[in-house]
Amino acid sequence: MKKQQSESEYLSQYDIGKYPRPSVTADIVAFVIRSVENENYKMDSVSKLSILLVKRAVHPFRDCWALPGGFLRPDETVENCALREVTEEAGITPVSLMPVGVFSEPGRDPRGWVISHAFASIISEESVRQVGGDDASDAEWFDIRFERGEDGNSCLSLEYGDTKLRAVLREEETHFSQTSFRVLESGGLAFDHARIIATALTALREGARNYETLFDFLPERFTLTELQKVQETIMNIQVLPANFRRKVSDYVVETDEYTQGAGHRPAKLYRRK
Amino acid sequence: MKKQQSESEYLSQYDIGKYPRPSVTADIVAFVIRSVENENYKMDSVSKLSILLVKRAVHPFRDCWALPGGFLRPDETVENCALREVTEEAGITPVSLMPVGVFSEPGRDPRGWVISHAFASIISEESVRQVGGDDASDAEWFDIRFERGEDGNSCLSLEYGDTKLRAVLREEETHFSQTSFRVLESGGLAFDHARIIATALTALREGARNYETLFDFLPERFTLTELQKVQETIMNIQVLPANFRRKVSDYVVETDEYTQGAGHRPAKLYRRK
DNA sequence: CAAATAGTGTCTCTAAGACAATATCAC
DNA sequence: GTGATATTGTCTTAGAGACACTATTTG
Repeated sequence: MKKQQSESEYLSQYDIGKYPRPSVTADIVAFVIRSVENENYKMDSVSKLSILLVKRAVHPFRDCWALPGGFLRPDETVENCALREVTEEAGITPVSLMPVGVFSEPGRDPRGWVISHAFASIISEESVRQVGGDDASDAEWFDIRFERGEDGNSCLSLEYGDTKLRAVLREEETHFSQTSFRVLESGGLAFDHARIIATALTALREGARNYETLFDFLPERFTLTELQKVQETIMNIQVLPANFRRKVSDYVVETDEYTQGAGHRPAKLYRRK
Repeated sequence: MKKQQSESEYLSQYDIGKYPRPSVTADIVAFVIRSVENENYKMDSVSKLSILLVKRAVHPFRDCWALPGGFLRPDETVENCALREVTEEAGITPVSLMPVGVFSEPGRDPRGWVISHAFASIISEESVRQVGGDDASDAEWFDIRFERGEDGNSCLSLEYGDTKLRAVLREEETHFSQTSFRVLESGGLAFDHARIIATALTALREGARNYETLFDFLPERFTLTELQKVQETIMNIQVLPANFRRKVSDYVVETDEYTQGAGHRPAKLYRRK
């Protein structure tokens, strides 16, 4: 009869390499809302939702655009890995991450067995402005649009200057209201990143309904109209200011500061509750 | 100057092993609702929420109870791996899986670098009954309770016969209404499985609010009272039947069948819409 | 004052919660 | 009939959406 091993004996002989292991990555969909200045000094600016994409310099998918991301290291969590990667690529450390999903389909990466952990991060416009022109990098902010077409497919449009990417996806209902997408045309995006972006934007929109994903787009103090415009930009809807103010009042605290010099009545500044 | 490689050349020389790789597992919190028969033939039975735990036969955490799970294989997704493992352990293939989270803290597994993908699965009582006494296995269904105490900590109680496990956790708020828990006492549960169970139950309860996670506990045809009792059991609340029926009516379709021989008025059977 | 945004008041309609009342079976 | 659950109706209240109206700034 075999002698019983102690735990330390067992662990010292344990070979964790006896099972095959995948490479593990974290990929980040970093969102920002940028305002486009208006010609009329009185009128408010228009806002656009953008995400960060990186042009791949190496195979596979060389010269395609991809999400920032990288391989997990042994001393970090997947969340830490995502933060590290977005800091390296964008020069900005986001305050928070939202898990989007795990993408582990065999064959999703031509290099081999790679499973990706996708996160959405929200970055305020002011922090992007501070970093400004990191021209050495080939990371760029793409305006993003995502709409369901009349044929039941959804179209994901990404635009930066003259570069236009256009992916087509099919929404597939899964259990538990997790919306999942299948890529029909990836439109110049690397790997399954069109699918990841669509999933991340869906999660962002879901979180915008209850105001959760709005505040990180703005500085600490903001006006209610700014907050409303964030929600409208993300969800691609219009709401009446009076109703928005009433509903959001539970989530904000007013300060005693006001905006200045806007050409119209000053607005009270609020903080998140 | 170095010659440009073609993609196939690049991939053939690519060594995916140059970065360290973790072991990857899927762990499953399999929920079932079991009814305890009543002495009075007229009165409805009481229901209890249970999860499947496996007694570990090997180090580490030998003789502790753990979630069913296992290592990811190269030809499957993490969802497939979870389905395969729960089928092996419980003899039941659940109809659906709900992603709960990724647990990748360094040091969470004494054997080495292991990151776990946790899923919740919902199993109907009838399919458990069909499998019945798989006595050879050391997998058992534990009644589960999870309540916030007066000191702000939450107590997770698991009970099977005379075996009682009792873990204490602290709820830590994170961004985006993702509730996260820290384990204060793991109460005989292996690894960080107390944390995973608490997270899974929180997700199950959240899904029970909008009826998403209710139907899989029941057979295809069910009464509205049965459905109501599922919600009450999961969320640990009481609701008025009239209001429950009104709200849930959007999610169900009535059939032309009725219950029989219950000692009181028969109930119409419904299907999920 | 004109233009533009900031902010308030209120009307209507819907949905949720509470609760009363009726229906129907097995015994 | 009795005891249990099934099912319907309605009262009240809270909240969402629509919209009219007032307030305040810069040029």
